[in-house]
Amino acid sequence: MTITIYDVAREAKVSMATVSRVVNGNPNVKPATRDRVNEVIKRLNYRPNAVARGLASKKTTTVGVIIPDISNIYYSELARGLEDIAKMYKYQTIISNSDNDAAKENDIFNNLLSKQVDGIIFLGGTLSSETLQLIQSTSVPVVVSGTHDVEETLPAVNIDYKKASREITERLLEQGVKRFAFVGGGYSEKARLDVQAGMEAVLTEHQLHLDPSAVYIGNEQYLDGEKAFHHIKDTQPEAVLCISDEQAIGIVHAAQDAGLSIPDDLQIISFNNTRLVQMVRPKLSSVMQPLYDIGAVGMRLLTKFMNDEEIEETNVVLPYRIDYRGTTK
Amino acid sequence: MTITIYDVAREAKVSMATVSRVVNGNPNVKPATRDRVNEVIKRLNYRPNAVARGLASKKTTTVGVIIPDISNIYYSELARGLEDIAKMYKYQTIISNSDNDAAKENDIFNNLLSKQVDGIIFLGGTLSSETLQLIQSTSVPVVVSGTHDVEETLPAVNIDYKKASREITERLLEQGVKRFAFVGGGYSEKARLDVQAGMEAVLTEHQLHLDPSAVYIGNEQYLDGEKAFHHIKDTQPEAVLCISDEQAIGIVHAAQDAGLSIPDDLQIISFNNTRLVQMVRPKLSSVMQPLYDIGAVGMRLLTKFMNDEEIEETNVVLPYRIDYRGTTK
DNA sequence: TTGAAAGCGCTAACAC
DNA sequence: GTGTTAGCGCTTTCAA
Repeated sequence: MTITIYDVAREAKVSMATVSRVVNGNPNVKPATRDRVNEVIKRLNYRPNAVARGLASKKTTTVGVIIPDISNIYYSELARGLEDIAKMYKYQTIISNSDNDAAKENDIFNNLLSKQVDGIIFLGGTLSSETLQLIQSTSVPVVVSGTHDVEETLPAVNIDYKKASREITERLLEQGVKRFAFVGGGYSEKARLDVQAGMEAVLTEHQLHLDPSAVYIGNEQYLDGEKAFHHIKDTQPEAVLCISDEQAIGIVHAAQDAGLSIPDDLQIISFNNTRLVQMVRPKLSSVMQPLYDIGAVGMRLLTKFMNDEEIEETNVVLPYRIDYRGTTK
Repeated sequence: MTITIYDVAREAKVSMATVSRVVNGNPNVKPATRDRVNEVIKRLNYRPNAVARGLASKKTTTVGVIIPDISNIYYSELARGLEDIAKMYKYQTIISNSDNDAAKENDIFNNLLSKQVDGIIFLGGTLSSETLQLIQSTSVPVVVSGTHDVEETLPAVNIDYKKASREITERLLEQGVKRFAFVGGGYSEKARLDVQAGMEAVLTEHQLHLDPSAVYIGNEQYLDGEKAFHHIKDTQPEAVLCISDEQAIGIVHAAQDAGLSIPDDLQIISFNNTRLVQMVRPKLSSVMQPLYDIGAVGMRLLTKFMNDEEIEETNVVLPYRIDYRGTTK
């Protein structure tokens, strides 16, 4: 019932091989026969079976995507960039949510390998040593976007969080800020560590330090931002660096509800650069990282691995910009 | 190098058929041989090739997802619900962005069919007659979540937008509102038509009507909300119904910037129920539709089709709730 | 309870 | 340029 390459061959009075050639754009086919085959393909409404092709050719033109949570606006933006490039290179993407759970991640990896994906792109989470070992034991290329594996051994694309954090801290210091706070947590552990490290390094250089009570690690959500504010407020911070935009907005509102004026009493800056930054008043100052591009460049890097192209740099660092908007002076 | 079912069979001194049986949990295997095979599987680190299995069994345990834009928070929430249920039923999801473009949709459908997906779930967009025809010509089940096809012939899960719209309009009328505005646009045409129809029906019943200049159709974004406000403001609306949360927030801010007080001078209510509603001040009044569930129930419905389960209702209408928060009186 | 054997629909040598 | 022929790794009758 479903029509196969064999039906087309018979109808066009050629061999399967020839049909395969025209379907795959192989130039070694006489134009006349090519036309004839194409005519039959159209008439019979022939659609090549990608599964059979995958089995025979050992290529599935499918890549796996492991994402902590697609409903998180930060990750869905990465996913969008990545999918656009995948489509451009004729790949389909199988997307799975890991919830930052090592066991789930490992399951997903196994499923993806069993599906014979041509490559895998990892958007953040734990990347346990078990999973890492699994990766090492296969020949399927893996690229990491927007995060790092702990040992920084996998190809990755990122921005330089530490540098951004240093830059911000220095500017704040110049303005006379003395008491800092830091709010992190959620999926992006790499970002959290780098941002905090960058800030602490600069503070140390200025004979200052970060009060441990001014550090809050929670999740990435709005309501958690409100919690964060109440956690840090007793240290009377003058400025808070916050990874997540949602959390930062929660802090803004909690601070305002507590009678503080933003940015006069408290300055806030976030790092995730989602569309949310412009949707609060005052508008949120933030590090503008190129989310879409981080996903897109990651996928492009992966295509290079999959097609054995030459690769100049496996650790891509993308530029960022810092936008000082309404929540900073 | 890659180890196959044949290697396991040889090593366990059984036939491929028996290995296949234990891998697939077929009960007709003597426990002793089952254990022996399992031991070899573990020792050899055998991972079944899903592509080969798909070719032989004509089932891929893969479903296709067509989504307008995964970076849109409304759709990514649907996608999350859907993926969770898919995983629960052991399906993988191939996700593709259509950008609401009929040609892209058609391409995606064809790619999905060529990959031999077991089912397809459609989250919104155009669903052109060409694509619809394609669907009709295959036996692959298709379910629509969060929207409808124009002819309402496909299985779908939704909320009753028209009813919600009527309810809101009636309440606003009771409060004495006379001048209404409507802002829609973007991907969810079905919602737009229903909401507008519901409002206009109630207005007509009350010998009122919607000023055509008080209707703005744009896209779903924040900045477009600001545009929307300036488009409708001359009609001096007292209340605006707006599909998209982002757009609604844009209207709130534009109105405030124009010196209006929300909700005293202008009431605003939106329909998409993303997490954004709580991130503005005043908080956005909105229709709470169960986004996650709309995706999840859609996928559950699809699994029923794929497994030939009995289906009571192919047109599922989920409940909603209306939360009157700060942007309405 | 187990095995033999025939495909599933295609690609990729290799021959002509 | 084109055809023949092995597989790819698995499921699934059908026998035994």
